[in-house]
Amino acid sequence: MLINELSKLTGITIHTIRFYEKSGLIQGKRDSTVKSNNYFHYDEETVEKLALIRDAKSVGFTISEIAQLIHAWYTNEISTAEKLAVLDEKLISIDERIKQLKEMKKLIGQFKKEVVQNDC
Amino acid sequence: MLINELSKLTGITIHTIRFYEKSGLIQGKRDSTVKSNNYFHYDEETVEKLALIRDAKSVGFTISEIAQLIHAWYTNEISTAEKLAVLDEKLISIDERIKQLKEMKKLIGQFKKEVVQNDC
DNA sequence: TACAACAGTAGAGTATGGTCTATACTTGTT
DNA sequence: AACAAGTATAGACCATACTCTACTGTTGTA
Repeated sequence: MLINELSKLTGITIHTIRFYEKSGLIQGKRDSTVKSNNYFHYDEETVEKLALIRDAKSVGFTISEIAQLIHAWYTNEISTAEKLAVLDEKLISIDERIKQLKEMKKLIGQFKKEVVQNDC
Repeated sequence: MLINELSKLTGITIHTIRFYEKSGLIQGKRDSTVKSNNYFHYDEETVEKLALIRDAKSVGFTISEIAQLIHAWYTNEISTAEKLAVLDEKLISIDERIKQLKEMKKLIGQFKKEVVQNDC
């Protein structure tokens, strides 16, 4: 599919898709049999990657962290052990974030109590 | 205390403290009895606020969200009901983030399985 | 009194993650 | 053929959150 279809399918704007392509998160393929244009073609894997990018962004991963994740998932340039190391690292950082969020919840809960008490 | 001491106590650079001051997160007080300078003086409450800022930033809150939180906590300009509304809103967004992080954990767990299977 | 260390303000510069504009070429429909 | 719609590239622009520089004035110690 071309970029317009990819954009409509994922809800991510063409501009942002191109930005992700420049950042190395996704790669369209050019059809070498077509000489009249140099349009990029995208496959289902790219759709998956964009979904992953959205999810990972929503939990606070940076573009370069997401690049690592995609690299660990979709390429065969690194060994299984290295892939697992990257994934485990991300799992640890997620647990850390969850821990911090729970602490923040506790803190805000205390604020709430104080606010109510000061009102009496 | 002056800004240098505040910086050393909190580990936040003087530049960043001034940035937070400009952003309205903290406010030093000027000593009107001193005419020769216009140095800002900071109290323990500011130390607390900076700790809150660091915690809130680490869980992904933006400066303006943190400003809301501080406003809800330290001022008497808004009613108790309004304060509680702000705090509850933050609690909801924290729960949402925890949920997304847990989904991300599940996803990465699946990746790990796939990586191991493809290795066999 | 000299002078280093510290305070303030204004504004420039940086990194991240987009978002948009200009320009030019290609494709598809009438 | 005309022309709207789609595509590519380069680069400008924006918001957020700092980070640093330049410059000026104050304080404290030798």
